[in-house]
Amino acid sequence: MASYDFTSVEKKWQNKWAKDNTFAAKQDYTLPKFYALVEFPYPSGDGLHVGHPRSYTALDAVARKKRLEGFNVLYPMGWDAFGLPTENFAMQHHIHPEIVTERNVARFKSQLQSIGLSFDWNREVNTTDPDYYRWTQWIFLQLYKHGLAYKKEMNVNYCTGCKVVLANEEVVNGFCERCGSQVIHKTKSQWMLKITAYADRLIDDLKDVDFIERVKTQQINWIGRSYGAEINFTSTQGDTITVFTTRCDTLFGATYMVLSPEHALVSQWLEKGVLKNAEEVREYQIAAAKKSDLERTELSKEKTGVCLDGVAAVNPGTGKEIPIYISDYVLATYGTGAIMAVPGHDTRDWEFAKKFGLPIIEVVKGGNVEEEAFTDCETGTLVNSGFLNGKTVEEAKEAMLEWLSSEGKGRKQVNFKLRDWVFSRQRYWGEPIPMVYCEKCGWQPLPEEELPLRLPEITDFEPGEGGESPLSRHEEWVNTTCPCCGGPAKRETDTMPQWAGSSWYFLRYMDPHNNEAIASPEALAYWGPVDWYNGGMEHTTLHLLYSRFWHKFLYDIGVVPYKEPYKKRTSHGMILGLNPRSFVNMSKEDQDRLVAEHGSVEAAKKALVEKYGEMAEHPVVKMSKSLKNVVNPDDIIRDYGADTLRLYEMFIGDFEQAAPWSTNSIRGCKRFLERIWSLQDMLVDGDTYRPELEASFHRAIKKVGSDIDTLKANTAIATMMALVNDIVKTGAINRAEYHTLLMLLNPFVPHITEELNERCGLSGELAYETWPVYDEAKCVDSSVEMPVQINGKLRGRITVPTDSDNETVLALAKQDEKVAAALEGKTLVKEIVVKNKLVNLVVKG
RNA sequence: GCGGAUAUGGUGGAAUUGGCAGACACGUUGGUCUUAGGAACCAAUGGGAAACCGUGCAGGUUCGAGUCCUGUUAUCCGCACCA
Repeated sequence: MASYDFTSVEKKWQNKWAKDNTFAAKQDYTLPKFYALVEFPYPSGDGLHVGHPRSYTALDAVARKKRLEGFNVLYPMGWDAFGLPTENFAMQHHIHPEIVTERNVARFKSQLQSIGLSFDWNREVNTTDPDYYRWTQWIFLQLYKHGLAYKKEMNVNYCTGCKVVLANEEVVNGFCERCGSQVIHKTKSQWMLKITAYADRLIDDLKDVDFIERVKTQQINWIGRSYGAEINFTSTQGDTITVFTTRCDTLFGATYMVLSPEHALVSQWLEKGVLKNAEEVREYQIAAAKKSDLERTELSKEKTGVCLDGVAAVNPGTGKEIPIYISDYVLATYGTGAIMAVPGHDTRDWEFAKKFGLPIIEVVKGGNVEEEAFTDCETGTLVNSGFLNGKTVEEAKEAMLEWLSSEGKGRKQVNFKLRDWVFSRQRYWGEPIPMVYCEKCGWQPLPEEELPLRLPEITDFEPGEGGESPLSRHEEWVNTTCPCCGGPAKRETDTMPQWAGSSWYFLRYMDPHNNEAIASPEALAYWGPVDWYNGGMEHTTLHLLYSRFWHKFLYDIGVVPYKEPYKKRTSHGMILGLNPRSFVNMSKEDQDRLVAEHGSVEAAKKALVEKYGEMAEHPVVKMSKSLKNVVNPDDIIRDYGADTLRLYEMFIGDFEQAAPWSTNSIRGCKRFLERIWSLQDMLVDGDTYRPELEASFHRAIKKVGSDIDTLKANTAIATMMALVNDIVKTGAINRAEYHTLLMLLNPFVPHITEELNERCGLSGELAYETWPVYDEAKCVDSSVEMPVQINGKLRGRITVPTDSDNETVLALAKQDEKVAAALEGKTLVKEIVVKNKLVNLVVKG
């Protein structure tokens, strides 16, 4: 037997697959189809990370198995290549982003190919390719034409690090999702996409798709739908102040109002001079505007506010006058930017009322409003509320809504946390927004025939001082003619965010070279929707939400024939690395040195925490360049081979959970493959499974098949390891057995299995074979070993023919030496037999 | 604060629907082979001398609980003044 030279074996098969187009999706639309999708990567300068292959290999196994089961499989790959890191790199090194992108893509591609993933490379897409972004721009124009894209002066999130505007989804706790810099507010004129118009459907249609629960709940929470009412209060100045509330039943308990500091009425009153404490109010407004999101949350514990002196409101329920405050705990961007405060039944209002000495009225009985706000909607009964008295909260809400609408004082209303999508970025490396501004005609869309609107060739990518796009400096590009009147006009200089190109890329794979449309109607109808989409949880409220929104829009305008883009969505856990700053991961010498230095292990650990922060307490952390714990898949492929890398990534643990990388454990996978390789020495003739292995094989086929379908590759592999252990014990493997074993392994380790299959002449190429079938009836052995328990404690074991009746089993059980001894002198109370599983005898005395 | 998830040997992790806890690996120990290092292979490996005890902790249901119920703790994730 030749030794297992994985490098040449893997190269050989990769070349053959490329040459034969083995994994190309077929153009035949009559075949049953399966579309497997993984998120296309951002081709960063760092190259592939060991995290990438985890997701890619898992779906590769699914795709390979589906092909073997006769499906026409589409498993494509491409590049989400617009984005800031490339642009920043280009700026630092004075290389055009296009060249940087090209280089990074080439590197990523060769890395991916060295893993032996069965992508259909004929369908590769790249979001920075003008033939691609032409259609991204086209979709934008359709959005514009349908009133879903608009330009608006907005208070936006601005990243101080990236010098760019961010979408709400890109801000995490007041910091930039990408670079971690602080986010501040700026007023800017921005293109916006009306994702809010789809808020209801983005929630409701989740019931028709098979997404893992946490993805669904995260999307639902992000969209944040709440049902309630808008109620009109009147001010002593005669204005109408509309509030949104989910608890209209508590109207009689509203003892004051709060407006957000940015509320339009506040400025109006200031201008009219009706406020006696105008100075104080202005100061509060300025202070609130200055606060970043971060400060606003940090300071959330202690409530602040100013009472508007000179104006009051009338509670439409009680008819009583109540004071109006401004406070930054009321958000300008949610609801109407104004609330009725019901301190008895809202925790925030209660805190505010306590601080400012405002009256607290109980209108729902059931708690003690002097102690804390009573917010329970299930148990209380309305009191002090006129016509609502005696009703439950639910009944009171209904009655109040009826009363409000009949009196014209309010109406039912649904509100969302979701905001429209800020779609402009002041950067070069993105799709130009195909809009033109004309003094006479206003904003005009570029005619579709003029797409793609290409990026101009420039060399200065730095964003402008005032946060304007670098494109704005290039007059020859900016100055154009108005598509409407033909007069002089200027192009929009902002570009689209990175999420634009990825919002529809899965459609382009269906027909990537189409020059007439994003894809042909036939291709869209046949391939879509994506049958299985796997990707990171970090994209749940970004890419996943955005692409569902675009897709629904494309459905509405008749471009795609189905409402949801993805039938099924799963998510992989991260691959973590060892934390070199954690005490337990340090070398013995370093540990000893630290202990000597600080006196004890505890003190040494404490010192590490002081030095590096809490992170030092975690033995496993995200891989990062600064910690130097990043594992490069190239090294693993060089030292162990692609099949070992694939197998290890699948064996590492539950696919959905984060898992620490362990270079030790990878050897076990290598060993297993060596074992598979050396099985060829035991090869004997035989075209059926030998009787002693028959049940093991049928069970393995069943288990491996279902495990691939449910992403439980770790147990599939364990099953095959156990099967190999069983085979080795017999000292031989016959041709039928070897063939089945190689088939089962093929989706995980395609190179070594093809090679062995060829060397032993077992069949033609495995890639064109049929997935093995099992027979349920043959999954069971002829006899089973059953444990015998007495009072639930294991006392003996018996071997009986499978499916023996209870009498036989009990008789045998009682004959067992240990069991008989344990029964001695006791009274048998109950006998329990679980067929083929266990015997339990309950005794007394 | 609210919501969700998780907790099993020295480690990663298994365990149909309540039915032999620790599959499969890693590591460790011993052995074989080797000039050596390594690799490979074989054996043992939850704790305990044993009776027994063992799935974060405390209860409960059951003939039987890692699994179900009640309470509790820790960790992780999401949301976070959303009226």
